[in-house]
Amino acid sequence: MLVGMARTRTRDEILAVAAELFYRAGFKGTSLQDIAAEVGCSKATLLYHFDSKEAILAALLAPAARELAELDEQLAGLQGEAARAAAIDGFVDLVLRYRREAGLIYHGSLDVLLTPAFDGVQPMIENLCSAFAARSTDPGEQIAAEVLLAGICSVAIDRPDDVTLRSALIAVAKRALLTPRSKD
Amino acid sequence: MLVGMARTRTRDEILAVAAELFYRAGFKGTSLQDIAAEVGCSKATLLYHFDSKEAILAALLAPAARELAELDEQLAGLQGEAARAAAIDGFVDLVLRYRREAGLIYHGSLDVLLTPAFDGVQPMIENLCSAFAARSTDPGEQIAAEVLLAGICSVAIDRPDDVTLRSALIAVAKRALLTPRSKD
DNA sequence: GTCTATAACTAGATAGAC
DNA sequence: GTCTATCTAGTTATAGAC
Repeated sequence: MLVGMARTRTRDEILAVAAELFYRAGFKGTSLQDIAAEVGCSKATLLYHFDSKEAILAALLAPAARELAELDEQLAGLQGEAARAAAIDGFVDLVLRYRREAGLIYHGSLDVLLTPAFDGVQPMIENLCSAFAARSTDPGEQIAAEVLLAGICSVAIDRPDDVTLRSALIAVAKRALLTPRSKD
Repeated sequence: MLVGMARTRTRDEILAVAAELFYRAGFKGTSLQDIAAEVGCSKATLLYHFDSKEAILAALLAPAARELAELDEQLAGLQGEAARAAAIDGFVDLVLRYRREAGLIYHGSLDVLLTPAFDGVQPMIENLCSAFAARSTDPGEQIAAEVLLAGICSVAIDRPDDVTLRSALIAVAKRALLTPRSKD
């Protein structure tokens, strides 16, 4: 088995190095030479494993995009506060599992969003935003949702402490979004 | 007067176009040719008005950095909740006045932060973060501060509605940060 | 103050040896 | 599967005419 699908260690290391460099310097700000130097191989080797520089980015983002799609599907059936609560928990988990990828989207330049691997990601983010806003059409709610969505993405990186970070992110999101209207 | 300091209209237009393109495509993702084409001049003209591409970025960010420094100084004398409240109001105002510049910092790649115009900006942001956290050393408070700081920057762009946006940003920040402990 | 032309360099990608 | 060498096109920046 695995014939024709064999994952070489080199290929995996290219992806790991590229993830780090794309995050730190941006996609356009990272050259194939930079990646090759860090991996310890030649540019030609990179292009043996991947069709192009963009293909490296696409392969890098694919798993995160796939899981985002799964979350999005789960949220599609939920309404109001149920959608919001599930979105917060699910998104924080997702971002903590794909920190560099999340950073690439929100911290990286917009060119990253134009890559083929990101076809259909923009609408998924909008759906997520809708869930964060508990399906409300109030501008204040929608702006709050965007602030939290972007803020969570930006902060999740360079913070090693997973347990504290996870609960703190969920806490601030719920404080900001779950307004105390239970007394109404 | 103004001899030797005359600001040409061309120079100003270069800055305006560069601000837009650097934000949309990133600093590394924007070439001098892109800027020249949009301005309607040659690359050489750009480099007559500015020493280098980096100098364009530096000139672009200077006013925002100067105002950030002013805000930072005002906050330096404040403690606790007073620092927090002043930081939220001041920062939202600042970001709304310098939308593209704020987007460049938080949405652009990290390389932007290494430009000479940004010497000393990182510590100012940390001070701002400290004020957002009401000088608390609690990790939860600090994480919340970072989330709001980054979220506000990310959201401020592409939203034309200033009045609604301003009050909504301040509202979500206060909801997330000013925890209802006034009853303690 | 703006231009054309070009220098000096780096980018992504290909060819072909091993 | 990895390499060196190379190609083409793009980059920043300079030189010098107007």
